[in-house]
Amino acid sequence: MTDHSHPAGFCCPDHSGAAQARAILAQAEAHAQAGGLRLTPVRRRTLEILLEAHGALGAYEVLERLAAEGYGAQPPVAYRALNFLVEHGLAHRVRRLNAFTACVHPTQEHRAAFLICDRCESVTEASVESLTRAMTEAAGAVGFKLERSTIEGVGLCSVCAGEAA
Amino acid sequence: MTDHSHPAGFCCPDHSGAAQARAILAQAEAHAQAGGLRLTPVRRRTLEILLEAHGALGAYEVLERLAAEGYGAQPPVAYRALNFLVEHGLAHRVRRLNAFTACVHPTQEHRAAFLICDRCESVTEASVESLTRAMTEAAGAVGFKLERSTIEGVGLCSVCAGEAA
DNA sequence: TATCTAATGTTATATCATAACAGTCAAGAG
DNA sequence: CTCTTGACTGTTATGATATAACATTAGATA
Repeated sequence: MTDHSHPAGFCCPDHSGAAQARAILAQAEAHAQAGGLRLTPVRRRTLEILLEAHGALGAYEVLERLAAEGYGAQPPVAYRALNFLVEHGLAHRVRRLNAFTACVHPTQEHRAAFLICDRCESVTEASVESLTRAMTEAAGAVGFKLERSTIEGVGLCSVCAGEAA
Repeated sequence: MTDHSHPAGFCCPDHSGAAQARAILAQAEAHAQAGGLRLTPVRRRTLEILLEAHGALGAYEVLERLAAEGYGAQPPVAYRALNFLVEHGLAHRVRRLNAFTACVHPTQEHRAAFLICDRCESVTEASVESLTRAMTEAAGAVGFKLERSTIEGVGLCSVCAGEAA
């Protein structure tokens, strides 16, 4: 699953490129430092692995890579690191894919939405303050106190839409 | 999991009451008839089971009930019926809970959003045409052709919010 | 009736996730 | 400096969710 190679090359512009990845990692580190978080080797490496991937990775895919590099080889190793990253806003969980992806702007508080390509499985993070605001209001109207939300869209990314046409 | 009893009684007004359930089932049947769908005994009973439940049910919970009534006792029996209902708009899948819930207005084409209570696990279906329209537009702006979307909010339902206060 | 297709059922297995506990290590208290 | 403490990492084991593949049955129809 989640091979994610794509005939046309990058389909996930935000994550692509080692330079981008380094920049995001640096931001994440600064963010951790500032917040007193311990970005330990496994956690840091897990974040790097997510950044190196185009698209989202399943926990067991992350685990495979960690294990190959001498970290623990059992599921909790990956899940703990991933959950840590998600809790602290350095990564996101993509529920529809049972997968995880690095956050592209880890310093800002934000709610994320994802656009998932049905064809190449690319995952694009979109910022959707206005959507979540609207949702918070709509929920409030029926007395529901919204705390978190999952917004995931499925369809065709620009590359695949072009090819399909 | 998903005990869903609630100290204050109903927390999922749309599904509550046998009369409501019957009405929705009737709508679903009419919808199936009109669309040439085969609402077979397992499928029909699966829908009833979802309607009888307050909140969402996991596939294995549905399976348990089906098996107890003489239907097949293996996972595919439940998954097939549930997937059929979801595909034809008679039920929805709630990803965050790995669960399914009957659609409360099966006749209309619609995109649904769910408000999931963290405390009592109630699931309320909300209609969110404006949200999905906004999302379709936002996606379109980056060249993404949106086909389906999952919108799920987590927080406190009105009953639980009141109690927590 | 013979045939075809959709639906149901079964076995087996894949995939995703966590509980529970043991060992490790760094930072602060004495 | 050493001991305690708490957070982190690691392991074993198991639970929970989901599907592939194939056999069987039931309805429609030629």
